[in-house]
Amino acid sequence: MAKIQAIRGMNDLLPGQSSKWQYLENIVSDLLSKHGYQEIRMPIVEQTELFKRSIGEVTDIVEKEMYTFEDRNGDSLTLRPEGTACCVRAAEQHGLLFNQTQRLWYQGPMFRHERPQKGRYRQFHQIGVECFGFEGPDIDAELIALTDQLWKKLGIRDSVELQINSLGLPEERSAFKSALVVYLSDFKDQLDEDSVRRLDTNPLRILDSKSELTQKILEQAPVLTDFFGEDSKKHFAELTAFLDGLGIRYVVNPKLVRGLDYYSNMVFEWVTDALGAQGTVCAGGRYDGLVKQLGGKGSPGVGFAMGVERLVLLLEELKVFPEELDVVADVYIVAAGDGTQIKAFELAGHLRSKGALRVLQNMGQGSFKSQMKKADKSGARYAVILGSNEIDTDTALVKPLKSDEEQKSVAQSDLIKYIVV
RNA sequence: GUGGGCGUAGCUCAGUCGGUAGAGCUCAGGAUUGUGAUUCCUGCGGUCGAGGGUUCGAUCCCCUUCGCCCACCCCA
Repeated sequence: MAKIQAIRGMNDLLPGQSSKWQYLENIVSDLLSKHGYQEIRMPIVEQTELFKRSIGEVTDIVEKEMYTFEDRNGDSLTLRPEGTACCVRAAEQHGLLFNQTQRLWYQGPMFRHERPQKGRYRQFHQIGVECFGFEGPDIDAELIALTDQLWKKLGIRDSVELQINSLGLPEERSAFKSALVVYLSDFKDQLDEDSVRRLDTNPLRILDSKSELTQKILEQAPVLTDFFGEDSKKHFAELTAFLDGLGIRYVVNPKLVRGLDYYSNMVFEWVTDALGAQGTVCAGGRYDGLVKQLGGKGSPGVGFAMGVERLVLLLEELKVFPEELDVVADVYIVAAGDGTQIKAFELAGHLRSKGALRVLQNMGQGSFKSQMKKADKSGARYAVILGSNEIDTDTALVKPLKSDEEQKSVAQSDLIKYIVV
């Protein structure tokens, strides 16, 4: 009988890994709360229509990557491929966007049916941040500055690069799109295969093409910024002024095009070359039209999402995780001899509640030697040893496991004082 | 969806020019009485991914299939 395995591209997170995730998540949530952002939690499943209307009908995500299925009543449901649309839906549904501002964040699994590879999975996890009701570029700057801070706290700032671009307003962009298609259609027989396909599906992505010939043809192509109105130009100029003023280095990448339809004006990406093909570790942008598009009264929005798997991969690659992450206990209690276990339970409880220590208590008895081995392997700094001698005298032996200090007999009542220093 | 690489003990891998397999780590026990991480000894542990074919005989050769990994595409 074949063993049942996890679904391809959907990974279990084992103990050695979960501690790393928690480390990252704690730093992120702490930073966000210091900026006054509030957590929001949405369902994992939404009506399929939500994603069709937000991400765009002809994007790869909607066309071939969604986990879509029929509910028992015939409704078409989809496992969320991204969080922004869900967040907008939830905020709008509960009136959070009516004449007010919001700074929100969320965290959780997303699903896309792609071929798995390094840094790309079918169930992956994002930490997303979305702001509503702010029109100006100052909030864009706040978001970018926040991520900049995060990289510094994690110790990876030197390994990521900020790229920014402006896509203009939807109408400006679609005017450019038409002009681009007209221009490129004359070279149709010279373009690479993917670009020809994109001519129909997603012309902006052609700017991204890896084909040299295509890039050469693009040199004479219309330029997006020429289609911008005053407001778009101003917004982007003010944003770069903020970044300059804050001393945040960036590269303006005119080829930077995000894959989702709803972006307008500013888009940005944090990229690294340390992860192979999947170098984008955090990305986002402004989506002023999305709320209205999904049926709301309308509210400007900006946000970004980080890929948790990719970040953890990067932190591992750069070896910036603290070493002691896998140490699960401060103290290991060794109890040898008849009648010592009850005392061990009591002492363990005492050390946990009054000493705020992480305490592992030996289970299953075993020889003194094997208990000491387990104490060592736990990574605990101290072994607290209880034998019949100690029980008789209300003491315990405290043996340091991480240093050469002598072990010491300590009164049970003085244990915390002795260990917590 | 398209390429390429790989599947041998729980983990990391070696190996057999075809005669049903080995090391290190892990785990358990021991090197005298209640002391770990070093060292030494012993032990536990494998339908050699699955199915079929060739052969006296296949883990090794051939075919199929499944799984994993990397890349394209796309994206966090």
